[in-house]
Amino acid sequence: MRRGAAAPARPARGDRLKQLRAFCETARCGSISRAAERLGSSQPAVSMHVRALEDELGATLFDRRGPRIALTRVGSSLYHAAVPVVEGLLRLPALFAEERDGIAPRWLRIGAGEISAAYLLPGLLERFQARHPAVRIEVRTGTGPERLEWLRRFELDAALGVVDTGLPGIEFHPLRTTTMVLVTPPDHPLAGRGPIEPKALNLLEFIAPTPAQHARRLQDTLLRVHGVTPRVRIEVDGWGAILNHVASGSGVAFVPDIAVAASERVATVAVNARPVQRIYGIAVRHERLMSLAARRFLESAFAEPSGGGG
Amino acid sequence: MRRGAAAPARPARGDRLKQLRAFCETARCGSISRAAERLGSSQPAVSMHVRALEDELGATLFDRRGPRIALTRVGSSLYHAAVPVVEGLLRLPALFAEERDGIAPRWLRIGAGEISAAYLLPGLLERFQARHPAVRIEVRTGTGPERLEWLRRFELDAALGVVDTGLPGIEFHPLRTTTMVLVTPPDHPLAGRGPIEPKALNLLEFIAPTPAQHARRLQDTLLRVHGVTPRVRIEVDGWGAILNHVASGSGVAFVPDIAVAASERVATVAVNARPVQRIYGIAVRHERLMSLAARRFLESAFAEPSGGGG
DNA sequence: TTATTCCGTAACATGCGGCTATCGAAGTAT
DNA sequence: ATACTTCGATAGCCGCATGTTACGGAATAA
Repeated sequence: MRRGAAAPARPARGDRLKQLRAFCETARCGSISRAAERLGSSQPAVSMHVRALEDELGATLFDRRGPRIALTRVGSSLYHAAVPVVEGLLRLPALFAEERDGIAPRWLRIGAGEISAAYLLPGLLERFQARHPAVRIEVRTGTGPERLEWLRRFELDAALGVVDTGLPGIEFHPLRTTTMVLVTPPDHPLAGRGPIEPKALNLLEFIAPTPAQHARRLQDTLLRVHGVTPRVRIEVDGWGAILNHVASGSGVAFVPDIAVAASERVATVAVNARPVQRIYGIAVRHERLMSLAARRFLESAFAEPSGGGG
Repeated sequence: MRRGAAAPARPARGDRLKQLRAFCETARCGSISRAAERLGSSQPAVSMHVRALEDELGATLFDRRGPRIALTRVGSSLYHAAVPVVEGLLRLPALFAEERDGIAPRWLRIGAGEISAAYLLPGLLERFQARHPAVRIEVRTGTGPERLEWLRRFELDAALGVVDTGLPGIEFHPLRTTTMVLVTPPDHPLAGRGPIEPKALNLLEFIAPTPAQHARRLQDTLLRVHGVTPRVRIEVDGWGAILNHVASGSGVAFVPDIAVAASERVATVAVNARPVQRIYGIAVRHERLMSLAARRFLESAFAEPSGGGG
């Protein structure tokens, strides 16, 4: 990806870790000399490191007027971005040792979508926490492709949702199947009626996810097979938002059954068509590249709930 | 002389970023030569970088027998720990530019405890997402002190919960007050009865958090003021677990009212004592060190729900 | 004004990092 | 079975980047 920066940005000179350490320490101390002292280095060295960063980024990081130098607004931005990275790099041997020696993982980083975060995750985490009370949990929400990318990049231990792409290096463990059901406002003429024919869908106004969503493309494809070209009145992402629109009478929608189970603000209507099913599950990396946390998470997800039968 | 397996010798030699890049690339390629090629470097350079890491960590990272070198189990551990850090460091200029130029933040990283994650967070995130649909959200759960430490270390934008310690550099914005209420099993003799005297609590068996929890220490202190020394039968962390134990008849407990609002599996009993209140809110860093995401999160949390009049 | 503090610049030294060349080992093909 | 190819480790050399000491200029405090 090309960078269209306005400032003269050099392509990374020297040891960025040392530069960033110098920068962060200076920001904390409010003084280059103090920072140099604390880093066990000389003052010009730190000065040059900070300068190197400023040259590289094409921005002034410190306001050097006054007795104590202070972060500029840009400097503050860099500080935000840099601190976790630098700390991570410095703590890496410790992290490594933990991951190597530890029988139990310390962190579980899960990616989830809206549905899986709301309806799948609570149960899964409850079971996981029961087995591993000390493990800290991090949940990151994003689209399906994003979650897979994060998984691939080792930013997640496991990704939840409809993520069964046959990508190499990724394993998918199905959890449950959901069916897309037609929901209408409670006072809709179709509400409570028996199965309707697909062609009847042509008469309805739909609320649907944006075309960027996989669910939307799936829905369009399936409806086209039945000769239905749905009229979409509102495009909005988020099943909760869609359900709200339906409940308020703006139209009908196809949503995963799991999302309407508890809701009584909408009515479901059966359709005489091949059911559209989506398989929710857990995606993890293969083999060696699967983290310890991911392994334990899978175990807890698929283990018998203790004392369970058959 | 062949080097041994365990020798955590040198405390970080040379440019760790380059070493780790070499290591990661080699792990991906399964070949030092390929990695060197892709890194625009020479084969011996990569070889020495990997070697430097192995010396530093005192462990063999690659199994060099065979046509393709493969990660050892220890190497795999390092890979897990290293990839996010290295990628983070390489992407840092981009992250920085985003944070600097962007009007809208890209990420919101929230720390939460059990209660705040379950009862406060959904509403807050709903409002936040309504204003900032494109922002990705990350939730990290941990104890109160942990969350504050993460906040201080820039690993979080904001921390939720009872985190009003007067720490310097941390701002607390109260959201709502909760009262600790006494809950009993539905069929308990006290269930549905009027206010009871504190001394009556001496007769009860309690379910309580472990002494490591702030809530437990608070509860003990407050009860002692009333001359009550509660008999704790079960110590378990997690309000959900506590409520389950109460519901199943194992004893009574003090829990935040917010946690029992929806539950009908337990009964609440009034106590003639000074109410024990806990203030839930949002903690963020001060001023400059407050991230853009945190600012927006605060705005959405405290703004009038649209159409509001001042 | 003087003294002190603090950051930037200059010049120098040194040691680390990278390259080329070469060797040894392992696998493969004839 | 032997020779060829591939790949990784080692050695030695060179260059430059990095850190040091020394010094200058600016700003503040007394």
